Amino acid sequence: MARVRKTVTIRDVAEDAGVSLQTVSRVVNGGPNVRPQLRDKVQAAIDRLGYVPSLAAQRMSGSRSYIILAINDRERTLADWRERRGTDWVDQMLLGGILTCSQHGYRMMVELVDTHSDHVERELGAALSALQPDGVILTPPHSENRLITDLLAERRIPFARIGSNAPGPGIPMTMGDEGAAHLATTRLAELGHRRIAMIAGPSAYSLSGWRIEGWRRALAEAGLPHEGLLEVGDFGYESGTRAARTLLDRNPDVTAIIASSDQMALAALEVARDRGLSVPHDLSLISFDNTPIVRFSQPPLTAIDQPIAETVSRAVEQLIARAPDGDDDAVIEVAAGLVERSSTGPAPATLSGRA
Amino acid sequence: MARVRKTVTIRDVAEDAGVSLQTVSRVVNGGPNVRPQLRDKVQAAIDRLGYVPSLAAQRMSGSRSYIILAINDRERTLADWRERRGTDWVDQMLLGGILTCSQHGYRMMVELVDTHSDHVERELGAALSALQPDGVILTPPHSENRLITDLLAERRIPFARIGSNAPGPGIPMTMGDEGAAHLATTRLAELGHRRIAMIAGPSAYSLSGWRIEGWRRALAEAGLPHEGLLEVGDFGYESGTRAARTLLDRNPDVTAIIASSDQMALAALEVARDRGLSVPHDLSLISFDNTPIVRFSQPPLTAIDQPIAETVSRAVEQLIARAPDGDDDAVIEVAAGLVERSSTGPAPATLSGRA
DNA sequence: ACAAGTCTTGAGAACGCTCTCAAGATCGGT
DNA sequence: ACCGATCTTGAGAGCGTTCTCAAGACTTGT
Repeated sequence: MARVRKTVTIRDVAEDAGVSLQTVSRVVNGGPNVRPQLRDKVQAAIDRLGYVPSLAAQRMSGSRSYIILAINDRERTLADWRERRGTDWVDQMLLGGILTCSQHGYRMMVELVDTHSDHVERELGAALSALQPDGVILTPPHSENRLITDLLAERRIPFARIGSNAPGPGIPMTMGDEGAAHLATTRLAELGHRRIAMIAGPSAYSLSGWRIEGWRRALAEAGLPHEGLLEVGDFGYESGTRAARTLLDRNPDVTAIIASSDQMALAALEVARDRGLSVPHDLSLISFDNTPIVRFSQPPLTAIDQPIAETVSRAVEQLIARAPDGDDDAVIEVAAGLVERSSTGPAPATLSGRA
Repeated sequence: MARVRKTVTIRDVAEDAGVSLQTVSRVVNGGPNVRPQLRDKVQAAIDRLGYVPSLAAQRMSGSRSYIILAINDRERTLADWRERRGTDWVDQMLLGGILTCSQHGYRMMVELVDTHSDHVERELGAALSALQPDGVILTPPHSENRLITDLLAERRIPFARIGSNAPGPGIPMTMGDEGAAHLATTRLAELGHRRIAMIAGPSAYSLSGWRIEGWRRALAEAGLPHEGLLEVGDFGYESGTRAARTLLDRNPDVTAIIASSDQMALAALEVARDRGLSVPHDLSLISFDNTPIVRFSQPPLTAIDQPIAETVSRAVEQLIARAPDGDDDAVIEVAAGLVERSSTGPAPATLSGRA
């Protein structure tokens, strides 16, 4: 079974099967109106020769590029890499993206783009021109960057905005941040906690706002206060340390904290340990993200599992199905789940008198 | 600054600058023999119009595809994803790959391929035909899969074999596994440990063998025995648990273990905890990989840091520079480092009498 | 100032595919 | 059986780039 050196083209197949190029093309692309008998004959030739259409040529001839481009924040991704924090977003995006793309004969590419830079347009524009992707997936904080969404809309490239439900062009896809925060808060309230604090993410990420909203709503429903129980971090470990300290300094009666990232939650865990607070005996902790690191801490953390892979997968499907000018109305939501581990427990009885 | 709807082509630039297509092409590709004055004029037109050459068209016209394909093991990657273990390989590959590729105007794509499947050739062949990459990066265990390396060699596609120094086609690149294991073992010997065990990886990965060799060499140099101190796992947590138990059951005098993955090391940590052994007081632990999870365990693990990103980066550079029939002789090695945390310490004094 | 080079520029084909359009084959209704 | 409609197939152009090759402009040495 010697293999050809030269690439097998559609022409070789046509010749082998004794039909025209066009017919082969129809068979390859599952086009209509080909007699079954002929279709089989052509398919046999394709299999025999091991023909696979060239992506570049397909793109050239004005059809699709079969490429979905995923845009991630360069600054954050690089920082995560540099400090060997692990990039759960990229990881999960790839999981959902690659698998779903390959099911449809598409490919996924990852591009790092600076949101804050003033040449976003040039940078992203160059990538779009070079790749001419059939769809683009925007991750936070790009999802609500007007410069980016406008550029994409103008070029008529279908795109999904992950972690955004704001109006505007593109398909908005949320991961139920409001609901997830509500879920976590309610769970803590059920466990008897009365003073439930939150360490939120930066306001540049609109998901930060929703998480705060979900937390407040749950507190209100349980008749609990939220005043003074909110601190803001930047998702990083150090900011988590600062926020946890401030929170516990100001509110010694806090018995539960929800942190908007795993890193910040682990930082809070460390702060608690320093102060002789036992988790979950004295303090319950819930984090957002559920990256691999929270499974091996002492204790392992209860966490909100963000369905990134599932969301990206849905996004890919939407993009592949959608015509450039499809209706971009419906917000698509994939709900997050709560993974209970050992960092949550009943509110300490001793504190009920203290509070 | 209204943007064109239609794609800017080389023709538009040529027209704008009043030159031929060929001249624009030369300017874009930094070709020789263009008068500086003309070059500037064309460049100005390119900037003004925001022209970026289409990857697809470039590929079509017989030049390079500007794509480097990274091949990862599907089975392992999917398992890591499914169990939310984090895929450090993919992560680090992307770090080194994307950055270095973009510096040279290239793109990186990740493809998952089953090593064990009998249709590897068809699967990989299809990807190669569709993408026509300028280079391929093979990660373990593909790096030494004859089916794959032969296919690549036959198609004359330059490729790098990461984690392999076996002879054969392709550029072999090792991450100094022998040296790293030697380093870790020697360090433990210096700390006074006399019974240093190893939990190795599966033999399908040739790096497993080198690590064992490095460990044996260091032991021999220190005049220490290795008999009965070797267990084999599959890199996963459960296999680590089994291996650690067997090891400690058979050799109660073992005071140090080197595990060939972070997961297996964390499993050993758990086994030690179950048996009332304090780490590092009673047992020292060193793991391979240094993924993010080992920083938050109790105690954080001392680990060998595998320079995956750096290695892939070097590989990309080699591939871009190399002609299809370059000399594939020299093995390129990027040395690993030891990151000391709190899972290693002096050998317990009490045991010196016991051993 | 002239021949023999070297530089600079352009014209046209080629890459592999899909699109549009037209021609021939087949079908259904009367 | 006949006519119009529908199916099936093929021919040829075009996508945006780079390649090859040739022509013109400029050097240089004598």
